[in-house]
Amino acid sequence: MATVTANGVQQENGFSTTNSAGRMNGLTIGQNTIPMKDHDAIKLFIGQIPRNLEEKDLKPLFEEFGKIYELTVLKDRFTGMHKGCAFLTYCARESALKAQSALHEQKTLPGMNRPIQVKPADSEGRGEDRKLFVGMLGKQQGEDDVRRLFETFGQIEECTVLRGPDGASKGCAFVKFSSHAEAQAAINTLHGGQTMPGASSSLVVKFADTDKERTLRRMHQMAGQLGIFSPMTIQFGAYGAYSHAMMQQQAALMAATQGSYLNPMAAIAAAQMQQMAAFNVNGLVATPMTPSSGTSTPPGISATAVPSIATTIGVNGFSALPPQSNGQPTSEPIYTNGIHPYPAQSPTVADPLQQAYAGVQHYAAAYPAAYAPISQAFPQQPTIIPQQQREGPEGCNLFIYHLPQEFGDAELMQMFLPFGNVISAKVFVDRATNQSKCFGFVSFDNPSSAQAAIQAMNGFQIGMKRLKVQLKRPKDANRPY
DNA sequence: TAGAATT
Repeated sequence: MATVTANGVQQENGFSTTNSAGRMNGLTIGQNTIPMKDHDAIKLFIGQIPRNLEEKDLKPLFEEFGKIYELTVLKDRFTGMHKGCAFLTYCARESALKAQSALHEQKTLPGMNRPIQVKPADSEGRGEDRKLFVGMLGKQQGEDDVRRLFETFGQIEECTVLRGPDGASKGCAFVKFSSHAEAQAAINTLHGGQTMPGASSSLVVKFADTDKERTLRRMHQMAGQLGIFSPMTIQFGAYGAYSHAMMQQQAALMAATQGSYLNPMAAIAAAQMQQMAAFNVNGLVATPMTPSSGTSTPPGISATAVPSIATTIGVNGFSALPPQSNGQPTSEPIYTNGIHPYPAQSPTVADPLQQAYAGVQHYAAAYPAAYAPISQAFPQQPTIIPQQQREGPEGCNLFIYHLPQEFGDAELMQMFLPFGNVISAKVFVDRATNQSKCFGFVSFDNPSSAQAAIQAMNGFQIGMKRLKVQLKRPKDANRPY
């Protein structure tokens, strides 16, 4: 990808430079100087940036330490929302080192309650194989105490005690050593050893979660908060990219819907549904999935289509997202990496989206009470009129068993819509009691939709039950003659 | 007992 650099010149990959500290960093062609960076330049991660500061606002702060090669504020790929952090590459390696020592944890930007972070980006160095999670600390133990405990094992690069909003310790910390061996040595000696005053069991010292584990942990947390047992976890666990995006959006959505709900859980739930609904209307989710859909290219979210998330009424009746303050693509070409806030959706992410959508739709449909909108901003879904059961062609008709008791035709229909054109969805009802028999039939207009639905939904857990989704037996299947 | 964020 081309990079828009400090002078706004499109620079294709392939330039080489022999720059070293002390030389002018730039390739001069006529009047233009194309910024060049040292071959050993360091990409810095900048954290704790107020969300109202854009590249142009941050530039002066960092320019003090040298010529900037590239500065990119991180934005949410779906909403364009400022993530509160950035990547910064100086032309000269030396500038990065200077900026790091002058700024890292040294000052706090307006509105933030933690100091700015300036350190090499994850992509620059080794992974997290030298970072420890320390649990079962005493609530009175601060960073200094933790440092003292660990300093004999090596050089500590970072030590942070986790605290709640009130500043009280959460009884755990992260300790980063300069090497994996040092971290391992600390584990060997300290884990399971002493029990800290006030702690319920002995000290826990282990390697911090990997990104994957962290995502999973967050999923579990979120699921717990929503009172969901496993559907979200199962569906989203494998799709970190999407779940991550969704969680990031929660904060914004919560803010956007502030005051509209009697309880925050409903707000989160409805916000998620809105996201899902929005994706649906943009044609992403309704794309028929085939067993090979992982490599197919569904209609992407285009740069122009996605902002309509903010203004489109969901097809399933959920109202539009409130307008977002920074929901528009940046028009600032300088000091960005040229990545549009709404990049075309890649096929690798689109497929998870489809499945994730199914999960949330499904869950929300299964537990309408939990997702019932409270404010007028989120009107009830329109009632789908019960329909006659219709058979699709052979291979297009599914038998679904272990449906939640409260599932009706409409919910069944909604659950399977993401996989294609549902021509019929019927839950069987006991005539005497008018209660669902917890099974039903769904028919698509083509077999690949049916297969996709089986693949995604068979075994899907709701509460204590797992859905059984299989092709409906042909009428004469168990008649030998 | 899992951060505030990592293209």
